[in-house]
Amino acid sequence: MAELAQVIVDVPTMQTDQPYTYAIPKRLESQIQVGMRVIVPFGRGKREVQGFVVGIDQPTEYDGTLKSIIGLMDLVPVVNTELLQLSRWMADQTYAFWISCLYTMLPNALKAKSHRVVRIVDEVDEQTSLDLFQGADELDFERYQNDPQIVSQLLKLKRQGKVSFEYQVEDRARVKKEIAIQPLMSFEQYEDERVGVRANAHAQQRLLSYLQQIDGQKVKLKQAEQQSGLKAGTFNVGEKRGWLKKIAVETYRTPAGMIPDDQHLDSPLKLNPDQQAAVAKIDQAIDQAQNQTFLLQGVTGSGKTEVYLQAMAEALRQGKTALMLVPEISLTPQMVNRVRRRFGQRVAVLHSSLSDGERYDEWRRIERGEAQVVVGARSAVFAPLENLGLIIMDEEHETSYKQDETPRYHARDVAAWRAEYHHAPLVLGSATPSLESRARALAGVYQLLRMPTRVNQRPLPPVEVVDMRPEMQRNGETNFSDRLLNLLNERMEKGEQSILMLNRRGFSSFIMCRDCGFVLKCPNCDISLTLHMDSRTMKCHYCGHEEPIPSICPQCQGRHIRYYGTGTEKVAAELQQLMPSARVIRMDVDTTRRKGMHAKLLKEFGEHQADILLGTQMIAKGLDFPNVTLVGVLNADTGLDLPDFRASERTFDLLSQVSGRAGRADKPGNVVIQTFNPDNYAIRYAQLHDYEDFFKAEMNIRYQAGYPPYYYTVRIMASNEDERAAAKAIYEIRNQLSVSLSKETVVLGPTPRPIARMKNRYYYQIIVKYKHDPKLHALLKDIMRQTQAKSRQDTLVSIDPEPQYFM
DNA sequence: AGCACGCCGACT
DNA sequence: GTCGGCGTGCTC
Repeated sequence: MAELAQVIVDVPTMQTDQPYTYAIPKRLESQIQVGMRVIVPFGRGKREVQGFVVGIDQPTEYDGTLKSIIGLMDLVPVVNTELLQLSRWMADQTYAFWISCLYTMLPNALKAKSHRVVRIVDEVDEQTSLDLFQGADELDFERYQNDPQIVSQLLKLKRQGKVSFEYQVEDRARVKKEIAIQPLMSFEQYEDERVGVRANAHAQQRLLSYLQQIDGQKVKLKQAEQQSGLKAGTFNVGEKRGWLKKIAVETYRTPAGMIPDDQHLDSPLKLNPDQQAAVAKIDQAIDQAQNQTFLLQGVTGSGKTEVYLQAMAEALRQGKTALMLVPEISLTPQMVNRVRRRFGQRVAVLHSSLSDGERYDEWRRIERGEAQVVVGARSAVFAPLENLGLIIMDEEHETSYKQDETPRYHARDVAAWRAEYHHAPLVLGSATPSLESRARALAGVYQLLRMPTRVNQRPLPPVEVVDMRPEMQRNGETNFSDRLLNLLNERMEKGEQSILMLNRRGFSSFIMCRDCGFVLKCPNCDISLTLHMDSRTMKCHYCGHEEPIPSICPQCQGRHIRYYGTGTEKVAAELQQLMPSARVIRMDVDTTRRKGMHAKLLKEFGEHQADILLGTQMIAKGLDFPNVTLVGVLNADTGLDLPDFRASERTFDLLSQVSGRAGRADKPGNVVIQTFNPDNYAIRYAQLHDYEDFFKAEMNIRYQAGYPPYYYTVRIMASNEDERAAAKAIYEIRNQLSVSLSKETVVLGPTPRPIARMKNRYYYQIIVKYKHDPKLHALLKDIMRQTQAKSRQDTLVSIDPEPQYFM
């Protein structure tokens, strides 16, 4: 019988990041299972914490006295074998604590909320009793913990042994209950009951009929009222007469959005030959349970979603489940409803906008096997689906798949891990794949599936690149070229709509000459310098190079060198001035902060309540408005010159995505890209819709400079309120690295981060580039362990494998 | 994280 | 002399 349990406790520190062994009390012996949450005593005081059982009766080295598990939080494990293994792997890969990984995989509702309660255990004098405890014998410590006076008083009482601090771990996972009716009699008994009811008591007669009809099944009260057309009062009478009883049943908080019933589902669309070929390949892998990764490279409008849907249908036909990941930004009602209309009740959706309760309910539906299709953003990759037959990752190049706080996992890697575990295919879909993925396809690691034509046979819209330098000289400071204005007015007259995108990436962090488009670059790194207002210098944070801010353009000697960046508000004002009659909807983080605003604004635009949709990147992806025939990018440059080796890739991707937004339906479209760098290759290739040549050019640059996919990268960061302490810590780490790394490995830095001080902490970083360095992983884990010991001295160290941004 | 232990300054 | 400050180490 089970006697010992290995538990990971909810204390996220390096020193406690290991299983602790507890005795299993007799009463829990038969219930306890690996993957359950438990409450355990931890530490010298009366502290109680939540933990996860990660093993039972495993041998331990520990030979001290064991404490006992206090109680179980779950009746069934919340983490199955697969996810438990996954969490361990993830902790190892991302240098995060095991406990943090476990929690990221689960809905927030399963996080424990611990309460500290102060209880009187001995007589205290009346004064204190009244002042502090208001006559009660316990108080909630949490309420007073910010009041140092009260805290010190309580501490004093504690030393005197008059009060004790106790813990209560509280489960936040609340199951929503609803009232249902339960018939208590048989058909015949109800028939007999009719005798005792007056003939003109129509409602009661009808209730009897209804009870007979539902044939002993319990029905939610609300539903019963609806179906029978009877009032709540009638059911109360029925309860009194002993015909039925009211019971509480578990229910789900149904998230907003209609779920079609299974009779009214969409049928699959007819596929073109490219789609057919793709579906056939994926289906085959599903059927044969092959862990093959496909890269589905299809231009915008080539019908990738339909391929996903039909492949998922195949997984379901095989009795398996399917997981579809999309970036948060394209998890729109349009998209969600399309999946719901295909698979109906079998779909669970995991948004970030769900409340904790809603999310928990969707999670439970998946966990219980009631949903076999899951659609969701990054964290949905942990959906507790069993028997996975297929994983899809749409827009696989999106950087939002990488979590930028600990655990810094990339959903693509997690998806790959799970696909391997389940012997299932993984489909990575994109119009503009990440270089990493495309390179793997080239190497044959991934199987490439191409869909080069659009479903509606329309060619991609013509893209005009407008050079803003002469525009500025002609019209002064403006965000609108003459060409773009003309086209905007033309659409207005025709009653067609336009989308304008303002690229806000890297707002104001670099400077550019407005006469010639020159951007100051680092002489050593071929990456643009970042403006540091605090030191009034231009810095390269790859190599640390530093120089003064120029006032005259080094290239054309012009004097119009300035910070670059504009806000949507300013642009909207200018637009209103230039086109007074245009109705403009502005969409950015400010106007969409409130819940539901995002959808509301898009709906308004879809209903043609506005002529122009002006927004930031958030409007670039996944939207499909048939009446939009003009797309304008106001400033394609921003972002291009960020001190980031992925800057070109992102710009190319953004411009390609935006270009796909115009003229999707029966009307041809136009795309206008305004730029100060009309000759830049990312802009050029985006204009030509030429991914292949962009890929070649970019790969060449990455090869020359030694960046991914030719090298792997890790970023190590140290921060401290004291700048010198942060610098000292990072130099120590650098020294440690340089001793034992392989010769091919390159260490960049240490340098201060471009934003050297954030929240009053100074940040320093190192970038390690390597191809193959067997010792690195262990070394980094070691660094984590050592630096964590120093965290008392306020130096925080973080390690980010394959960072998406170097900023 | 949070708690106990333990070693130093300023109070009854 | 002790009360109480926070630096250190440990938690099955």
